This record gives sequence, structure tokens and C-alpha cells, in this order.
Amino acid sequence: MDDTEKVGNSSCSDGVLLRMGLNDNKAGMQGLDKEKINKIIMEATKGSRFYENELKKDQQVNQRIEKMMQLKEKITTQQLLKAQLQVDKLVIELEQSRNLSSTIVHIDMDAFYAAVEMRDCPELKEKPVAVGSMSMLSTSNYHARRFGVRAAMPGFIAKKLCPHLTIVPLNFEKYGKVSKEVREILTEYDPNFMPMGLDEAYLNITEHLEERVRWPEDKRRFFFNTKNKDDTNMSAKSNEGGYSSPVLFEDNTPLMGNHPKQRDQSVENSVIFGTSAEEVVKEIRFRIEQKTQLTASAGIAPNVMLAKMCSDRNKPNGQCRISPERRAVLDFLRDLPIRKVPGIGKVTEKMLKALGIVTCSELYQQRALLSLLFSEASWRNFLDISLGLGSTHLEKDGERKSMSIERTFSEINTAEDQYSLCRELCRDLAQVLQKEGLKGKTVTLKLKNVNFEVKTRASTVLSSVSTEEEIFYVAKDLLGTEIDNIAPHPLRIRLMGVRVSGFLSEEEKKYHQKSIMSFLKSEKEIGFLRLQPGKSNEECFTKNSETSPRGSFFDKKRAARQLSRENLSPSETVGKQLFHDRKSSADFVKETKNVTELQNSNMSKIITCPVCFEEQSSNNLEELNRHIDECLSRTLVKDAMEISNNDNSRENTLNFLPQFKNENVDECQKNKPDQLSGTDQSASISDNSTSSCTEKFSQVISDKSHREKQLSNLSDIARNVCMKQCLFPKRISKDNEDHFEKTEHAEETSSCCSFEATEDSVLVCPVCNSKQKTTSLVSFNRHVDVCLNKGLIKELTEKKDFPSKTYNMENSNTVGEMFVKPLRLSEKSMKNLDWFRDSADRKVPLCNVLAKPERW
DNA sequence: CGGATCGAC
DNA sequence: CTATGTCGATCCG
Repeated sequence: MDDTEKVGNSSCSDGVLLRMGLNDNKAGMQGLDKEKINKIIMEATKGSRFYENELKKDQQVNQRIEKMMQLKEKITTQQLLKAQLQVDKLVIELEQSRNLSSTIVHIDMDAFYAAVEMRDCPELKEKPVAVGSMSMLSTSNYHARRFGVRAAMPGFIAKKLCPHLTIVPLNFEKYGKVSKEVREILTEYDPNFMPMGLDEAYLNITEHLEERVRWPEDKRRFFFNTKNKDDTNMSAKSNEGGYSSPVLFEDNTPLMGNHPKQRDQSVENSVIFGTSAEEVVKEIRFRIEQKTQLTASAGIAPNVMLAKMCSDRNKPNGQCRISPERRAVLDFLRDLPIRKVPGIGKVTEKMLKALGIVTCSELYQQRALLSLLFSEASWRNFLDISLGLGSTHLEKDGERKSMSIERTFSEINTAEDQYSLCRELCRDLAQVLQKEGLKGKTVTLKLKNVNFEVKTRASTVLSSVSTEEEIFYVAKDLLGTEIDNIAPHPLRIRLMGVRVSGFLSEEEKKYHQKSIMSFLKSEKEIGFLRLQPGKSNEECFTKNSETSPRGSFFDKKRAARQLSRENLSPSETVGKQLFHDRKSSADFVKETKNVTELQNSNMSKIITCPVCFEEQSSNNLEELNRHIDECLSRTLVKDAMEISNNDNSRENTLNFLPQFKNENVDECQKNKPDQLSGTDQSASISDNSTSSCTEKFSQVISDKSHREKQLSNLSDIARNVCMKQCLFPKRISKDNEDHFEKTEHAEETSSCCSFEATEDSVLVCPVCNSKQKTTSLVSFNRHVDVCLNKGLIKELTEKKDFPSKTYNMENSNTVGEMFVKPLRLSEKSMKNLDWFRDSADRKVPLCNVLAKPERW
């Protein structure tokens, strides 16, 4: 949008809000000068929370600059020379790759929203107009800009600048319609043109130009629109006697000047356009105006970046071309402020300014220095810019990478409201998500507090989510964590957003299982899901509980939780608060499930969670698994933390796994425990705790005969769940393997990692034996996972006898993701997997050997 | 991976 | 009173 025109930012001392001001004030008539504008803005804004935050952000930028300058000080002449050589070598390469053969056009509608509103309401014609609301403006017309009223300015401030300002509410539907009309024209010149928002587009007219030279004049003749096809707006224009086109004749490159033929109009009210790029673009702009009564600006250049900068040159209602010659490109860039370059914003501008770089030619001159101070991606980009290089074709944007929704509101500070708002966002997001058929693995919660500080919290789960319930399930936890974090103070927010990302690529979708249902069909082998006629699930589990040592564990845990629920120390108000919030989020979840149940009453099953023994109703196994998983995880972590904290002889160190004595990964495999059984493996964590869940777990798990029992055994289920395996796929006992063959290529099946360490904990990696400071078990898991994979890959690639002497992960319950995520095996390693898969006596069937390799 | 930040419309 | 909403990219830890 042309009215988002970048404005050179001021130094901090000039006031952070200067960017909103600035005013060319050419006419001298009505309007305000720069100084006045800034004064008014400052008065309106000073002392506000927003302003304070702006100052803070500004200081952060200043710190970055300071850091950079310190770095710069340390650079020796030697280094600089070396960098210069390297960069210049690259420059030569780049120069050789320069491609001037394409003709790219950037079309930009002038003050689009405002122009549409003015078109549709003649009374606004001569007035300063802005589109948006009192709280935020989207755009303003050129009249209003003389008062300093610009896009992205709050309406109430705009009103102070320009009391006569008319603020028209946004009407996207209308803009969309107009935009469509414009696009209908554009598509004739480039069927693959790339729209950027409603009011901008790039076209590659290279092919069109080639064809066009052979076109007869008639094909390039267009008529003035003498009668208004748009009946609603007749009155505005009819008195001018049809559509004269003030635009085209005012244009500083007159439409009809260069081509005598165009003067020779054999038909009244028509105009013939030539065959050059300029003529094409004039034609486009002419047609746009005839069709929509709106004007556009345009840039013509050999690449996308230049075209964009070019369209800015003669706006509004003008066009500009950079001819396809190296010389022309560099001339254009020479004195161009870097801020005009797409991709260089306020911060980058300021940083570069600190280095004395303002124009593109200066950017080129400092290329060696920049290569030392900025990241590879950054300085290479700078180099491209200063050489005027850019993409010469319009690559259609790939698949969507994320989808989000966020809302700003007046302060919300109660947990209840926040949770229900969160749910609402999840619902709305899920709706859009499902409409596009997308599922993502990462849920991000965004919060802005009343001081305008923004926080984002993300959580990645193993299976993709897309429904309200699934998203909310993750989001509510993130929210809960934030609420807990700030307790006992209330979380005071003015914005909340939810984002889902990490979508499956098209490629991955092919492997995506349809297997949830097929799994449910083959459920008979799995007692956990088996709904025995005449018996409730509760009974099933109770029975299991009696025969299984771990059953009693769960009973204990349940009882203990009940107890802690009731006996919460009154002095622990913080804890209480925390618990209260937890509970309320649990209620939300429950609510959700009920809804689901209603919707799918014929489908859903009532299943009792083996951990908390609450009834869970779901027709979705993943959801259920997640619930159990979290229940279980929470208990385990809690226990482990307690144990650790109670043990004074040890620092706050958690040994979730038996310690390897190795110093490094490479050594790991040599010292792998040879056997899988042995309760001592858990000793390091449970030595002083008789009721440690971990110990119980290990006892049960290490009982080999027990382990080989059917999956219907609760302990196995629990273990599987705990291992992030959940019920089906890849870590299934041999007996059941047949049932899961079809899910081989499935992506991971479920489970959220929802550990929440309440304080920084030091965990010891069982593989590399190093201490890992972490606030979340998830990150710790990731570390172990990576460590482990390194070892595995090494072994696999070396074809060592790996599986028979596998790492003992049997009682590594709390380190959930291990072995479960698709091991990020290299292609090379993959080749070894057939052997690996067939290995008979592996004790721990490594799960995802069939999974596609992710990046490694 | 998670979180913050930038930049664009 | 009253300072957007969405998305992709990148950097750092």
C-alpha cells in the first residue's frame, strides 16, 4: 500500500514516535509542518504505556547497536582486508549471474481503501479521509497525509492532528470486490501474476511483451468508459461528461506523446497503446482506472525488488521504469535510501545508520564490514540489494506455514475470561484450519500485557492438531503456565493470539495414517480399549490394578492426589492459586469433551483414564492418549522432582535414567548395559524413596515375564503411553506387530509433552552424561534424543552390533520422546535399517525405523 | 525447538 | 478513553 510509505526513523532522542509524523507539505496550503505534527503526536502519546514500551524497545535496539559497535571495534585491518577479498569474489560471481532479461511490473493502487471509499462517497472527495477506526487507521488519503495522518496511526491521534478528518470504517468486502476487478485485468498480462494483499501485485510481462510486438493495433486499442457501468455512483462522475482520464494526462510521462499513431484515433474515445513495457503498464493503469475509477502506480524493472522500489518513485498515479541495463540499475540505487528497500525496516535502518550507511551505494561500499558484523543471510541480502539483484521470476508462494488468529481488547485479567477467550480463539482458528484441511504440530500462544510487552509461548506435540479441542488442549496449558508464572499477580493482557504451525508437507501427508479408525477396529487385542460386554472400564482397570504392582501405584497416586487436593496448606496461597487455575483449565477440557461427546454420541466411547481414573469420553484415540500421557507425565515429573528435592546429599539433579559412565557419546556404546532387567537401574533416583513411582515403574518393567504379557496389561499400556508411544504403532510387542503393520508409515501417534518443571532443574543426560539445565523436560528430552541418535547413527553406519546391546531405556519413562520420535537418521543410516529391523532379539523394538528421515 | 524480533501489507 | 491482524523469515540460545 503506498500509504505505508516508509519514513526514515529518527534517532531515539528525537522521540520514538517521529516515524508517524513526517510530512512533505509541499502545497503549503492546509496541513501541518513536520514540527507541529511531531509535537502533537508527542503530546498525545507521552507517558502512555505504549510510549513507555516504545522507549524500552528503542533502548533494546540501541543496545544491539552498541554490541555491534563493540564488535566492530575489534575488527582488525587484516580481517577487513580478508573479508573484502572474499566478498569481492562473491560480487564477481553475483555480477555474472545478473539477469536483465525479465520484465517485472509492480502495480500498487494509490491509497487503496481510502480511494475506494472516496469513490463511493463523493462527499469525501475534497476532505481529509482515513479508513479504519478510532483505535487504528489502515490508510489515509493524500489530503489527510498533509496533516501527518498515516496508516498504522491510531485514529484518536489522527483526530488531534486533523480535527476535520473523516474516519470511515473498513469494508473489506468492498475492497475485495474492487481488487478482484483489478486482478481480472492483470491476469490478461500475466496469468501467473502474484497478488500481494488487496492493493498490490507483481506481474512478469516478459512473455506478454514478446507476443505483443506482433499484435495488431486493434488488440491494443482501449476505449474510454463513457457510460458508468457502476450504477451506484453515476452522480459523481456524470457531470464531467464521461470519464475523462485526468490520471493519464497528468502523468509525467504523457500517454500519447511518444506515439503519433495514438493520436490518429480512427475511433473517438479510444486510445491505442504501444508495444513497449511502458506502454503495457500505461495500458494496465488506464484499464484499471476505466474499470474501477481508481488510480494505480507502477514500477517496471528487471527484477522484483527493483520493480517494487520503482513503483514508489512516482506515486501517486505515476509509473517508473528501470531499463534493463546494469548502468540504469546502479544509477537508480546510488542515492536511494536503504529504507526504501523492501526488507529493510526501522531497526535495520537504524543499525546501518550507526555504521554511517544511509544509501544503497554506501551499503555497497561497506560490504566487507557488513560481512563481518551481520549474519550470512543478512549481509548477502545487503549485497544483493546494493547490486540491484533480485528474483527475476515470480515464484508462487509455497504451502502455508502457519495459521494464526489474535485479538486485541480492553484489559482482561481474570483467568476465567482468559481461558474462555483462549478457547474462543482456538475455536475460530480451528474453523479456518479445518476449512483448509490443515493440521499442525506446534501451537503458539501469544500474549500482550497491558504494558504492551509481547510474549509467545509454543509447544510442539507429536501429532498434528486441528480441532478446537486439540488446539485448546495445548494452548490452555501454555496459558496456564503463564498465569502460574505471574501468580499471585493477575495476568493483565490486552491481546491474545493462537497460532498453529508445523504443518505436514504434502509429501508427508501421503504417509499420514488413516489408521486411527483401523486401529480402533483392531482394538480387540488391546485391553485398554476393549469395552468388555457387561463390564465397565473401571472394572477392567480395577481388576488389572489388583494383579499388577503398578495398579497399586496408580491407586496410591490417585489417593495421594485426592489427599493433596484436600490438604493443601493454607499458607501456600501461590500453590493454591496454581491449583485453582489448573482445575479451571481442567474444567474447560471437560466441557469440551462433553461437547465432543454430544456431537459424536453414536461414535464415542467412555474410557476411564488409568491414571486419574476420570472418565474420558472420546472417539479420538489421539486425544485420549494425550490425556493419559499428560496425566502420567505430570505424576512422574512431580515425583521425580520431589525425590530429588528431598535428597540433600545431591544437588538439584535428576537422574531419570541409569547413568552411563561414559564421558562422551562416542564412548556410549561400549558401556551400554548388557541386560535390560535389574531394578538397580533405577537406584540412582529412588534410593531414598520407598514410594517412588519411578522405582515402581522399573520394578514392573524390569520383570521380563510380566513385560511379555499382553498389551491389555495396564502396566504395559502405561509404559507405552509414558514412553510417548501411546498405544499403537511402533513399539509394540511382537505378538501384536501384525496389527500395526499398516501404521508403519504413520507419523507419531499422539501425546503432548506437558511437563512443567517449576524451577530450573539440572538433569543429567544419560547418554553424554552432561548436566543439562532446563526448565522443561521436553527440551531435556530433545537433548537426550539428539545425543542418542548421534550414537545410534554412528553405530548404524558402522554396522555395529547394535540392537542386542541396546541402550537401556526400559525405565526411562520420564524421558518420553526418546526412541519415539522418528529418529533423525541420515540417508546413509537408513540403508542399514533393513538389517536393523530384522534383528530378532532386540529387546526394545526401536520404534520408528520405518519413519521417513527428518532433517538431520 | 522455542522465543523474540523484524518486516511487509 | 483509544496504538491492528496475519504471516513469513531469521537469529539466537
